[in-house]
Amino acid sequence: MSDTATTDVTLSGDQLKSIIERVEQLEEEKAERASDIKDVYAEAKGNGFDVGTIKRIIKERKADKDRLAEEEELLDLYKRAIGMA
Amino acid sequence: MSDTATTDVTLSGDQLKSIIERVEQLEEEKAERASDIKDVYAEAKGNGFDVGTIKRIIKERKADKDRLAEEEELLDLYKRAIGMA
Amino acid sequence: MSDTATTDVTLSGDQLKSIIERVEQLEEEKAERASDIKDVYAEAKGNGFDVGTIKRIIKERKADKDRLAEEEELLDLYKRAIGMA
Amino acid sequence: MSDTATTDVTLSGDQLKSIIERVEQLEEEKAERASDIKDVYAEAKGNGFDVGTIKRIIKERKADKDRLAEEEELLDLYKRAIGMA
DNA sequence: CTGCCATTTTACCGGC
DNA sequence: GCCGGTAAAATGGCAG
Repeated sequence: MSDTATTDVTLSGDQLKSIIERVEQLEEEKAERASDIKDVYAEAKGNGFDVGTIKRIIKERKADKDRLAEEEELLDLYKRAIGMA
Repeated sequence: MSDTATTDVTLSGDQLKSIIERVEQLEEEKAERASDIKDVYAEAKGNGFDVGTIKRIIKERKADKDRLAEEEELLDLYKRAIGMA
Repeated sequence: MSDTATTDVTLSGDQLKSIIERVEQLEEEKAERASDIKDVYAEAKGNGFDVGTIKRIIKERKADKDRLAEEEELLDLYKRAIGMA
Repeated sequence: MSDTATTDVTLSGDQLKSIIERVEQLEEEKAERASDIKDVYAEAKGNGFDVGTIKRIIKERKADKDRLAEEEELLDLYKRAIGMA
């Protein structure tokens, strides 16, 4: 029993380590992207653009994209419902 | 006057388009990472780990790392201040 | 000298106490208003209103009309520049 | 159909107007308090106080108060749990 | 005007 | 699956 328990713990430790490292790696990459975005905005500002306005545009474009995706999904649902898959 | 304005807008338009596309690309990559992180946590949970605890560990590790980085920075500052650059 | 110092400290202490109490009182009142606002929104939601939309309306109303018009104009300009008309 | 729709919209319009006006009124009062706080700090600064330090004190006092309230709440919970209501 | 801090908004996670 | 609260991120305002 103690063997099994020890083995389990060891395996779990490896798994846990893997989980933590993968998450940390991904968070780092995520943070890099956030930093890059900041840089782009800084450059935009340096070129005389109004960053607030650009952010509003991007937000609107995202909303449009989301809305379209949603409509596509609904369309697919309808198609499948009438055997148009 | 209208010529100048039009030209400005066109040039700005290219730049603006570039800015927007770069940001959108980066935000997409950022969102992918966030999604991947979610997946890792879901897998961890599926393997019987407590996600809340893992998050706490990662947060602490990050805090430690940040603190160390801060101390390093301060040390460098002091070194430079006394010509130990 | 110690008398003078002591007196000064005492006076400052009274002043300081007054400052702190006034700020704390004001912050409490401020927090009450924030809480009341939350309540109104909760009621609105309970009556089927979309809180996000109401917030957008209030934000627009709050914005200085001239400045809002200016921003709209700039937004349109940017949109036209990238063909998002 | 159009009658019903119109009536619904009218009623909702009244409700919506009420919601918006109440929120706007509360936000105005909230902003007044914020402004008053700024004034107190300005006065404090004019009297030679260090505003940053005062803010730290107030923040700590608030943290203490919150902690105590939390403990009180927990105590009440325990009391109720054993019929000491 | 830049960095910092408060507020607001948004995303996440557990409960029903 | 929605809804409530909670934690992270984005935004805005302010002092220095």
